[in-house]
Amino acid sequence: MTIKEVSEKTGVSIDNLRYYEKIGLIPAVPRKPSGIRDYDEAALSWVKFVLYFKKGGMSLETIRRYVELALQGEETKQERKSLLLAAKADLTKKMEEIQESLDVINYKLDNYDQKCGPITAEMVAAWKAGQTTKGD
Amino acid sequence: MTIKEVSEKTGVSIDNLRYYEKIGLIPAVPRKPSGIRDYDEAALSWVKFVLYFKKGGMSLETIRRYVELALQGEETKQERKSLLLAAKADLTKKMEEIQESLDVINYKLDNYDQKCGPITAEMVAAWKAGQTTKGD
DNA sequence: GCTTGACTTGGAGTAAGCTTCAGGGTGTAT
DNA sequence: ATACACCCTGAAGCTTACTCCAAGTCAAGC
Repeated sequence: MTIKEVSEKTGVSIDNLRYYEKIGLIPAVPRKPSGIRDYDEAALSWVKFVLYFKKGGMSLETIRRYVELALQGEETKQERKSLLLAAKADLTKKMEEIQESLDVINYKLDNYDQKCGPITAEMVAAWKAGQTTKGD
Repeated sequence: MTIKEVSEKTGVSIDNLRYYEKIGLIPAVPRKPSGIRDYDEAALSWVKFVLYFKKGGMSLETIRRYVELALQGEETKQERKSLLLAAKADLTKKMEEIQESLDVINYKLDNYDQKCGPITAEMVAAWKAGQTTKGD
């Protein structure tokens, strides 16, 4: 499988696939004798696998570390587990923050539909008062 | 209120508060005649308000645009509304992606607890096969 | 054999979002 | 009045995650 095909299947740009391999985010991809990358199913799986973590907003460095540990085998099991637990806590917190953002957005949208966005109006008024005070 | 107090109340660094003001993420803060920032409640509110959006992962540019529109008053209501709708769609998608990440993490954690992480073992084996193929 | 197009590398460039620094002014306490 | 903590600005520097480029290699068709 060429790098182009993998790019099309995963939605990751060719340059990015090479970049990810270079920084160790995905393990070394098999090559033809000429040096051209020839992805097999395992290499493709790694790309897809990494994308799950990346989409969640995990840093490339954290994913890279996880892949590194996974390649080292069974003795790193414990370390990988605590890495996953940390990532889980991280993502859970992120979910809560996004939910809060959504709550604020929904509240404001409700107000736009019904009245004229009371919070914003208040805040703008208060800010203008502040501005005026500054100008004086 | 000094910038230091606002920094402590919001958890945003002093440098970052100045940076946010500079790029228009928060409206101009009132100043003492000497030029030193003197935050009032409105200015503090803006910081807190912006943080809700930022924590959700909205780009600073989008927030800046929203603040800019809010300061322009009622006639920008419609534009603000569509901006919020876009943001909502964005955050909803992000929630789904994080949930997928969490699902993968939870699945792997279950495996660590019960067996020895079958997916990883398989993937590593497959990768090693690929590596060997490459070496030959 | 030669063209064409996809592949290779290393390295430079870019954008977002900070963070630090130089060089200076402010304000309160002793 | 002098020390000392805090504030100011503009500009440079840093990190992350790409993205692009130059110069060259490889493979398939004519």
